[in-house]
Amino acid sequence: MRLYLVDDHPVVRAGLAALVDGEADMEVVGEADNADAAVRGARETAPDVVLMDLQLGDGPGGLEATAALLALPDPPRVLVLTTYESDADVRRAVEAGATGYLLKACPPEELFAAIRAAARGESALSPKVAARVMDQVRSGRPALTARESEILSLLAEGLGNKQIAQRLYVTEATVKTHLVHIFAKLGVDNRTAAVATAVQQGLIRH
Amino acid sequence: MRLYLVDDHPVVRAGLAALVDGEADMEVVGEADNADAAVRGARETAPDVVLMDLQLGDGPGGLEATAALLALPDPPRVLVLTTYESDADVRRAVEAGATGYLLKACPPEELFAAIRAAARGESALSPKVAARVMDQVRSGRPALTARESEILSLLAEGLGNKQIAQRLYVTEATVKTHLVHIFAKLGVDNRTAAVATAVQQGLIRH
DNA sequence: CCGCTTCTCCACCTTTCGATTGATGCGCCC
DNA sequence: GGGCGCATCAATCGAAAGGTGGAGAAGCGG
Repeated sequence: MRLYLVDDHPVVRAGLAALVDGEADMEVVGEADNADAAVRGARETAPDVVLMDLQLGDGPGGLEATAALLALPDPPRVLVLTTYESDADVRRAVEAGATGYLLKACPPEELFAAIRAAARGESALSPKVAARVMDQVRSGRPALTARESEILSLLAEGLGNKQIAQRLYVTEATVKTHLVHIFAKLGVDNRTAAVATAVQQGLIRH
Repeated sequence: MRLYLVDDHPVVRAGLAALVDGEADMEVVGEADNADAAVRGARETAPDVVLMDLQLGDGPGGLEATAALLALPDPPRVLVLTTYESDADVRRAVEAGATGYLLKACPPEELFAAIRAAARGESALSPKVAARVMDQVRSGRPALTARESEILSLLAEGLGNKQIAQRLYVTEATVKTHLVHIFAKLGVDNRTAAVATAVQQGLIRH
């Protein structure tokens, strides 16, 4: 099973390589610390599975890299391996075509199992991640609409209602209505709390 | 040079061990994935340097572990090795007695150099971290006072002025005064923006 | 086709926030 | 002991923010 590592931390790449080294059926055929090098390297080495970090320092991130990899002829499986269990990240990763989503904190056995599953094309989620996703679904908190997310982002930049309205070419009254809905969905009653829980739940970029 | 690794990510521990393995003058004498085990292990193995992650999953974090280690008889040097360059984290780590502060993203040579420096008792900062600290100092943005930080935390929970006042047993007028100061120091002009930049700059726990 | 839901939009009214100005007490340091 | 920074409180006033109610357009299933 041919693996390709993409992570901007040398330490993590070394760790993955060292762990994989102990598994008879796995082999690291290359590594990269950025998106561009990853795509080039994967095209040349034709790995079965790419272990992809989402945070790649400068330039395009892991999501873009994932999308680019899957656009290759005979694309590899991409297993996202990252530090945080942000809901938004998971969703985006899945949308980008990732086969699985693992946390770096997971024990090695789990990692190996996920790699083997990914190689077979099966999707693999960290138990913690899976639990989180289930939680979110079960909690009955409806997902934010596109417009609401948009407004939440601007909110998280500290903009006022008037400024948000201008950015979106709508009236301030409209923004307020959206805010009321956002508050209800997040279970809060003011904009500051909304930003707080949004950050906490990984609903927004920061 | 005897090293002890403290990190809740097996991958990172394996990576550090693998990297250190290539250096003739270094040797990993133990690892731990939590604060308690770290203190016990360090007492038994008497390492020269402890590589300490700040995020340790459940229980006490790396700061507490650092403080505990330095309270031992004949304490090791503690080199904090973490993912993010949060201003608050750096300050707290230094206050806790850490000898150095490195980012996991740093290249191996830098890591080795920092370890050797730490073993000699010299302090070592990642260039990125150092630059950031300098930036903050140079920017002329005064640090928040204890009271202001306290209020900022409550602000970040989404509390209103009245609620903050009740929690702190002061008048709403007092809270407002503090808020004015906080806004000025953070360079913003409303509470939501304050929370946003606080999160961004790692001024608060979340 | 018609009701139903969802997203979008808007106006009115009350509460809260933020800016301003000013004042007091306390600890600290040269 | 006279500054100096910090924390505390107060009054006022305009500007935001939040609550409530309503309405039009689009999509969907019966």
